[in-house]
Formats: sequence, structure tokens, C-alpha cells
Amino acid sequence: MGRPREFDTNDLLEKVMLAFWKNGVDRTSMRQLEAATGVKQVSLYNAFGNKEELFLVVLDRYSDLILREMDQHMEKRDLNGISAFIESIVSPDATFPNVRYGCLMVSTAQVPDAAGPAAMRRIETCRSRITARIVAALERAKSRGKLRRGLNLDECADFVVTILWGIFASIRLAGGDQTVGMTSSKVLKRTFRDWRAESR
Amino acid sequence: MGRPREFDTNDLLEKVMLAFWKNGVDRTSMRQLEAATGVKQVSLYNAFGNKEELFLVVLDRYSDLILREMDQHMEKRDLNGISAFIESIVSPDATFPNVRYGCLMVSTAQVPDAAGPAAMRRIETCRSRITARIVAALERAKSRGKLRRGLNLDECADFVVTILWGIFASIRLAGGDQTVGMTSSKVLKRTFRDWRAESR
DNA sequence: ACACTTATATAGCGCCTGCTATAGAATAAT
DNA sequence: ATTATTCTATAGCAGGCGCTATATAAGTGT
Repeated sequence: MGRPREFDTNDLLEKVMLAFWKNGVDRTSMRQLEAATGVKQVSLYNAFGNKEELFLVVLDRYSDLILREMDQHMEKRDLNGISAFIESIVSPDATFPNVRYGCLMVSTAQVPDAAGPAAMRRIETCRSRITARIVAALERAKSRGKLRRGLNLDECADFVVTILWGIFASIRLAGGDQTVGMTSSKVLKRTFRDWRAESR
Repeated sequence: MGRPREFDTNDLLEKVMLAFWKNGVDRTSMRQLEAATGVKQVSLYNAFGNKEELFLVVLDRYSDLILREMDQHMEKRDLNGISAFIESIVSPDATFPNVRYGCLMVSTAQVPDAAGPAAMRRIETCRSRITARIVAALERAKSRGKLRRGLNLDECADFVVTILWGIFASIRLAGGDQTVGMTSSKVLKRTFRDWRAESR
């Protein structure tokens, strides 16, 4: 019933996500989104309600993107999986796209009022999901006897996620240069060696 | 010669810094600054030229603040100095003020166009000064025979600064809660143990 | 006392923002 | 074919933005 929309929602959201990612919520106007997507403002409002709701949809999309990236590299693996995931972000031939713009969640969370409380809640949720995946990988490592005794896995996971956050923030500061991320990833790897069983 | 200004520049800049820190450059209007400081917009423009230049002055002030905090805790010390500095940020009775708003530089750098290229350059400069201070502390540790052989000090310093960045970004996300920072600081401390001489 | 300088106070300009009112075009169900 | 529905297109509103023009008050140097 009714006239079908002419634009492809998936394409549209991809372009909108990139615009928000690159320029931030505040500095991405609805008119810019119209220009970037070729879809008129009114159609955007018809489809998504308002700017905040559109951003929330995009944020969910981004959240899926990063969690899928994790699963792709970490499923059933342990410490090496964590390293592989981080390398997929910082290595020169990174599979994670547009990492030169940092992380949509990290940058959005720095000015909480810009995106609204709902966005902040989603970002917190996604971060805790990321942390949970790291914890799971650490637990796999432990059950395989690869970890020292007395290591607090939750604390270690928070540590790793904080480094991940720092890498994203640093890449953004460096104008997209992933070098800092690479060295951090490298040093983290040797920290993992410290976390392994004391048999060295 | 001429009429002297009625406001105290130091007080003014402190209030302006807090406003930018809390709300970000974009979401801090000149009218808000007028309200926060009690100084009329026109006076602000007379004294600082425009919003961007005012922000640059504030950014320098913030930069001094954080570098002084480092010197206070790290001068002539090594690994323990680094830990003390980070703890002065994340501990419940932190001496570093307003850390609940994260870091003015970290958050500003996430939306580069908001503050302008000059601000970005200053932030990069300050970050490299922070890194240099960490390197210096590591070199002191090394010259005191406290470090393992074969450790790349520059890489280790980048690692530490990335963690610092991540802590700031995480505190902001957590709405000012410093818990994540505390655990990261704790795990970093045991990473330092790994960096020490292999006599363990 | 005077001119000169620099402060403050009020008001407002042009621009961009998120959002919407209105009208017309295109498709679905009846 | 008609009706109902949902799309697109043009235009514009109220409000906030950075910034400034103008007028006036309050000091300093001669």
C-alpha cells in the first residue's frame, strides 16, 4: 500500500554512518546528509523521525559492525584472537573500514549531550559487550591452561578495552595515522606473554 | 592607558576552560561563556579576537595543567612516577581536577573540524611532550638498572600514553566514573613488573 | 581640564540549524 | 476508476549561532 520509497535503506544508512563517523553528530547537518545520500531531508524525516533517531539506527549498525569484526577474529580463539582483532584495526591493510576516523562510539561519547542519553546508553551497552567478548577469550585461554594463576580476567579485559579505546582516540588525533595503534598492539602482545603461564 | 578591564583574566580563563571541557567546543556558545563568566561577549571578543583564539588560549592553559601534573609526580622518578601520575588522575581522591569530564584534548581531537587545525596541532604537540616525559622516566628506570634488556622505550611510552588516552576516553563515556581507569592503572602497574629486570 | 584610549552595554545582522507545512506524484488495495 | 496511502519536491519557519556596529562609561597621559 502506498508509493514505495526510491532509495535503498541499506545504502542510505551506510552513507549516513560514514558522514556521522567522519564529522561527528553535531557537525553533520540534515542538509549535509541530504547531499551525501541524495535523499531529500523530508524523506529522511519520514523514514526515521528525527536526527537523533536516525543517529541511533546508525549507531546500532556501527555496533554490529564492530562486534562482527570481533567474532570473525576471536571466535573459539584466546589471546591470539584478541591480537588478531586489534591488528585488523591497526595494521596497514586493516579490514576494519574507515578506522582513520577513529571510532564512532569513542568520539560520540566524548560530548555526551551531542548525541543524547539514548545514544550514550547504547554505547555503554556495546562497550560492555566488547568487554564480555574479551573476558570470554581470556576464559578460553585459562581453561586451556595458557594463563598464569591469580590473574583477574575482568580487570585484564577492562585493561584491553581501555587500550582499544585509546588506540581509536589516538588514531583520530593522528589524523588517521595508525602507527600509534600498531606499536600499542605490539606492546600489548608482549604483555600477553606476561599473562601466560609462568613457564618461560 | 585607557580604561582597565574589570574582569580577572585568570578567573575568566578558568571558567571558560571548564565550560569547554564539560560541553565541548561546538556545544559551548559565546552566549554561554558570557553567562558562565559574567563577562559580556563583546569584552571577550575585544580580549581574545574570536572563539577559536579564545579556545587556543584555554587549550594552552589545559596543556600546562596536565604537564605540571606530570612533573609534580614524575620528576626524577621512574616507573613509580608514571604510576603516581596516572593514579593522581584515576584515584577517588584524584588531584587532577574535573577528570569526570575526561580530557579536553582527547575529546577535542575526536571532532577535528570543531576546534580547527591550529588546535589539533597544539594537541599533537602536547601529546608528544607527554610521551617525551614518559620516555624520560623510562630512561631513568633503565639507567638505574630497573628495566629488562631489549625493551624499546619509545614503544613502551607510546603504549602508556595510549592507555592514558583510553582512560580519559573511558571515564568520559562512563559519565565521570573513574572505576575503569583504576583497574587499568592497576593492570598497567603489573605490566611494569614485567618490564623490570628479569630477576623475579 | 583635556584628548585619547579602552572598557562595557544594547541591539541586531546574516547565516545556518532542526524541523515542518503544503502540494503534487506514484503506487497499492478495492 | 477510485480511494487511500506513502512517497518526493519546494519553500519556509522559529531559533540559535558567531560576530559586530554603535553608543556610552571609565579610566590614563599631558
